[in-house]
Amino acid sequence: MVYNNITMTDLAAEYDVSKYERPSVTVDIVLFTIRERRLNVLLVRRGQWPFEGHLALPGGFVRPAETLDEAAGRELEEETGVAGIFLEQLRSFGDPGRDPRTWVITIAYTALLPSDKHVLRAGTDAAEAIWHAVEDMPSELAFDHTMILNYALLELRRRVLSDSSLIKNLLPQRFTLTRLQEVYEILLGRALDKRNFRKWLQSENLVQATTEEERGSHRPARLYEFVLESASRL
Amino acid sequence: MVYNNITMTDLAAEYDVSKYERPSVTVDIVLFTIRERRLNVLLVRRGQWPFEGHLALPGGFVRPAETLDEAAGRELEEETGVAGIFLEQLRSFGDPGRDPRTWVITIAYTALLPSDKHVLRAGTDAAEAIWHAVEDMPSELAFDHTMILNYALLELRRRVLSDSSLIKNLLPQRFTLTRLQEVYEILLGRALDKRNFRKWLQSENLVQATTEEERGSHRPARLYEFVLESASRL
DNA sequence: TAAATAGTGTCTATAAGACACTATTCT
DNA sequence: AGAATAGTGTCTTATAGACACTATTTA
Repeated sequence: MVYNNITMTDLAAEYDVSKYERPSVTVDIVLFTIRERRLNVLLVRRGQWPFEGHLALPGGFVRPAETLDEAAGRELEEETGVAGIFLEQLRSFGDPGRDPRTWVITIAYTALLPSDKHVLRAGTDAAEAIWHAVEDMPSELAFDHTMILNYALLELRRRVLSDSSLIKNLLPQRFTLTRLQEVYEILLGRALDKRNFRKWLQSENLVQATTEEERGSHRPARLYEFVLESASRL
Repeated sequence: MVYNNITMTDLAAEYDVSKYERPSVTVDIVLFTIRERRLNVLLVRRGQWPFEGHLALPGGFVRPAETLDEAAGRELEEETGVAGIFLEQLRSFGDPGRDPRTWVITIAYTALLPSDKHVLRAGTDAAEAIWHAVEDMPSELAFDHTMILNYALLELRRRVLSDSSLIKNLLPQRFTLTRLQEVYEILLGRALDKRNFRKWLQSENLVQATTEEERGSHRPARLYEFVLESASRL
């Protein structure tokens, strides 16, 4: 953007914007996926102060010429090598003192990774990126990331309930109905009745059968895929 | 992508947070109230460049030692003289170029003012603060405030639907059921059936009758108040 | 033929919507 | 007595939940 090259400081002085102290602004990403029938979140182990050795949510600084969404997408790709997945702003967190280094306001994002795309590329800055089940989370995440994660979990459940099409971002392109139900059960934290679930699915017009089926040591299950739809949301 | 030249590893090496450019961070407040049976929003007329003479959402810079919620509350009080009303974070907006002066990320808040507290104090920095019906909004608000307002409207309707107790923040302490229904109708943008509405209200356990009634040139209406409750939300 | 999972329907309870008249107060 | 608003109940439809057996494949 043009103002970046020259004029920023001058204008800032002239219009008094610069008399206010500026915070650093980061994006932090709560990336969820399903692994081994459990909801997992991506964490990185910090290599330096502060919170050295602690687990933290992946994230990084927002740069002047990008949108917030772009910043989140870029950080996510740097950490995981995955691009183009579902990514949505969650909330900002800016309590003073949340980062001992300096004044840092973070904008948290939620992302969902389909369960067949677990490949994690070694991040450029993340010493170690690991999936962690949300059930037995370490009590001490870095910064205020435990709070952010808890907020993300509540929001995830709320959003999945109010928009049934969200779930598609956690599943591979083709899947069995039993697998789909399983993902719902994991997110909602309770068992669902198979017949009621399938009856409800029909009324949602969310998935359609393919001709393919999945075979195992039992009766084969039909594979379904999501209907590519024009609209959902209220 | 220019920014790929700068890597996070540089930062990691020196803990040097300050070497990254910092944005200015503001809070902007979408303050709704009901006036003359219409949903109104508070706007201020800008007295200087940029967007001089345009209407804008009230707001201001976040200070280092305050939380984001505090910043929003403080700005709101500076503009309106009203403190302690319902205030909730909405979303962050940070597209590059949204403020022609410099890089400014804003965190938008939604606030609700009860319809008996319309007193607006002349703000310290707001040249002119005015209520404006959301129906016939001027097309050209300053910055990206039209987008923020539209987002706030969608969210307001969504939140009112999913949490019936929110409505209490738009009504005085005591009110008639007809008045309460009116507010719902304004927010939802459609007429409601009186008998169905009252039946639904009963099941919500949201309001309770007082012994007081309101008199006019017609049969008096009983006044109700909100039940002070322990919990709502999903 | 046993093990394993897929797939399928009815009945009941609750919630939401359509719909119209009587009651009370003031002027 | 007329104007104005308050207040009240039934029937219908849609949605959600409880509940158990048969079907098909592999080993």
